[in-house]
Amino acid sequence: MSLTHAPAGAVRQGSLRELNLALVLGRIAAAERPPSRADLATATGLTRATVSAVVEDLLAGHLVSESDPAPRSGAGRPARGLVLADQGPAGLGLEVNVDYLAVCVVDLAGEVRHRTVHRADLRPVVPADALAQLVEMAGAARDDAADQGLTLVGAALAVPGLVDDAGLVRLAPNLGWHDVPVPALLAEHPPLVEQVPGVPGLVVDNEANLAALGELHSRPPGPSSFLHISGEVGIGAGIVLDGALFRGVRGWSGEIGHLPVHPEGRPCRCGGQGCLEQYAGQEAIVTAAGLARAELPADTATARLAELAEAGDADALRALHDAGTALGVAVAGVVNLLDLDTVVLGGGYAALAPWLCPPVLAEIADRVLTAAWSPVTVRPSTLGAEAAAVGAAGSVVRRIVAQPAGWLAR
Amino acid sequence: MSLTHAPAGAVRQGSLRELNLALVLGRIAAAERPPSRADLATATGLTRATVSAVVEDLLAGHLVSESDPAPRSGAGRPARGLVLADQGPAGLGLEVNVDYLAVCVVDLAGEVRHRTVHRADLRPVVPADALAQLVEMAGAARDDAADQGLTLVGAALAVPGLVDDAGLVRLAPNLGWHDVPVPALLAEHPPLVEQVPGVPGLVVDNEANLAALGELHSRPPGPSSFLHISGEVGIGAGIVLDGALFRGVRGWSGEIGHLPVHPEGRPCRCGGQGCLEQYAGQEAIVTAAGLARAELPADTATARLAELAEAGDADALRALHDAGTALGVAVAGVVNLLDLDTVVLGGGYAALAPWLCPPVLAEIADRVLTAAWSPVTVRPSTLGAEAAAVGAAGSVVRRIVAQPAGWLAR
DNA sequence: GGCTATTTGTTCAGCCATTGAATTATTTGC
DNA sequence: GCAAATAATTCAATGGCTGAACAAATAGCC
Repeated sequence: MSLTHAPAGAVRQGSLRELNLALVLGRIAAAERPPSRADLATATGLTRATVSAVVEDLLAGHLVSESDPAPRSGAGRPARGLVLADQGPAGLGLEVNVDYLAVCVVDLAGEVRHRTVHRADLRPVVPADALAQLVEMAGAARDDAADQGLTLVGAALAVPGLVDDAGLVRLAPNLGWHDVPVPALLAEHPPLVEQVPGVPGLVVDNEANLAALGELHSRPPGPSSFLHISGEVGIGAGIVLDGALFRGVRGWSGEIGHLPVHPEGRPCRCGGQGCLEQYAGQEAIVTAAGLARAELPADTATARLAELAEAGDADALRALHDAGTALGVAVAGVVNLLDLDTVVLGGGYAALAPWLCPPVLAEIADRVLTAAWSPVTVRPSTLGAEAAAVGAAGSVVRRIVAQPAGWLAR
Repeated sequence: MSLTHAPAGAVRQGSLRELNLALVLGRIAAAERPPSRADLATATGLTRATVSAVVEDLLAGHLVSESDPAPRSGAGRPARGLVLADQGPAGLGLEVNVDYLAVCVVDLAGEVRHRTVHRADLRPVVPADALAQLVEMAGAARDDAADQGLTLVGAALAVPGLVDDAGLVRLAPNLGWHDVPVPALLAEHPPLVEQVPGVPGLVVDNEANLAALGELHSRPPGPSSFLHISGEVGIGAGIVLDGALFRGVRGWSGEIGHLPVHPEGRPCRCGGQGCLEQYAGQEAIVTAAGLARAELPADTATARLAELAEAGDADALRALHDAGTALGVAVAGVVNLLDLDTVVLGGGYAALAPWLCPPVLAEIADRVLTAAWSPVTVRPSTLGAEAAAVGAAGSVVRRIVAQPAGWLAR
């Protein structure tokens, strides 16, 4: 019963074109195969004349290009397929995580056209230095993108922590960041991206949110509502509802790691008791599996766990089962509350999915009221590591697709 | 980062007027004081000429009317205020609950213009008979509405259970309903409402959802994102995000009663263990307070509890504190997940709020990661009993406000 | 090979709604 | 009584969509 069909603001004379540009471009982006102008007309309800005019604008702005005639059966003049341009605007994705820095460039079609990862323990590094290194990597990425005919039109930075609207990182516990004014720190470097109306130059966001966006826009298209859980040292969730990330009133949604699963259980660093993180966080699993923490840098813990589980190690299997059960309790609660039919396990959980999924599904079957009528899918993320960086870059180009008028008017 | 600013479908020539009609009417509906055409022009960004034309359409369709010149200071021609018409389209709200039937009529402005409640234990009544009685009450309501110059343009029925898209009541456990095809049963009676393009004649929905919508549209306007919890025999929640009810993938969101709060605790009729309902449901509280269930019809249980608590009865106070704590654990989880800043206690909880709020707030303070930076408000619902019926009727008129073109084109 | 049916894409006059400036209407303050 | 100020309307101009006609390009058929 979404009654908010209308755009928020006034619908002016020119808005009409803006809206139809977005409508047509969105269809081209969402299509399985390159659609013809006629396909777009029937799909959108616009006349062929209007579609032609709109497409002409999109072609002139290098947002789409014509592809070779698609093979088609039957009589008639052959259609010319329309695809998102492989040159033109692109998004810059940045990620600071506990044990790596990542930079990538994603084009309109969602393809990753550049990718750099720098592995290092970032915990002892002060924020300004980490960002400076990231800027250096981003400069190389921009040059590479330019060589491929791509123009960076916006950047998004993924951080494993809470970020406010202004881009201030309020708290990134595992990184040791506290009230870090990222936009101000980045403003001291030369700008990385070209300014385009309607596209913010820099967005700072939670890593789990951006990874969920990456999953949302991955090909082939998946469901438009799902829960994406990033299992790292902390456990964060990105909540995608009706094709849009739900960010909460202040942008701090998704703290699934602090859902109480044993209200009188283990104390948590958040001040509560029995939070999910204490039972299904990386450290909890590693400890339960009997692995010494010291020997395991953060980035190899899950890999080692997967190895042991693969080999049939009883302790590891039990630890994973218990973690999966705790995760399942929390997920069952979320599914009861939000009625989602898809749960994606990302981050460190992706590699552990074979052992986590069964207990999660078992808890869902037991606890979800509607489980009998409609199954819930639990699956690992299709994006690999650095999913958040890819999602970050993707979120930039999605803005262009959603509001192409700004790029065309530049 | 909501990228879905655009309407879902094509923006045709005429859509422009449709959208601006909705925009202007929405502003009039949301305004604190009757705005002038000039106010609307500055508020919406449209020109005064356009606003005048749009308002003329709205006046001709009897959706708004001009009010007496509002007192204003300063020079200049006095403005003519615009208010939602107190005649014209209205919504019919219906509610079947365990111990009453309710019918009400709400006008465009959200005023309740007619209200009938019939108290009876509905559990032994077969669905067809209950609906027949409701139709009789609705007929009287329609006649009363007609006398006041109101035309019913749609109806919404609130049911304490799970409803699918087609209006089939899959399961209403406390009512004893199971797979009840409400639209088919109501189709056997003469139609209650006038057909208007864009407004469904009948919507069947969960009682908690509609009560939440009622809260959303209550005056004065409250927050646009909140959690509304209806504490009856079962515990349901309506989730309002950004001014829209979030219904989930299949429309079965809000089953907060089955959030696990003690995963190895009491078995629940849903098949799970330790569900919130077993600790904070009406029966759980009554039992914990030492009241015999037999002596208490459902509709007096909360009133009796409130009496006892008011009188300082230790058992009742302890029972309410424990229930509030369990509720707080669940709510803390939801707030961590969705980052909401307002929780409304409705249904049976409204009367118990003085005793439930403190423990709920205590759990939130302990368990919500961001509680230190941004407070969470927990308050009782402003609507009284039969909130769902009022919300149901309100949901109908909100459709007219959101899409006035259909009414104007009739 | 030529004809027809079929589908795609473009052209163009017509039309609808918004725009912006000019005009009228109505009040306050001096 | 007049100037200033604010509200609302009028009207020619404009931008963008519409629908129908038309041109382009192919397959099927004889």
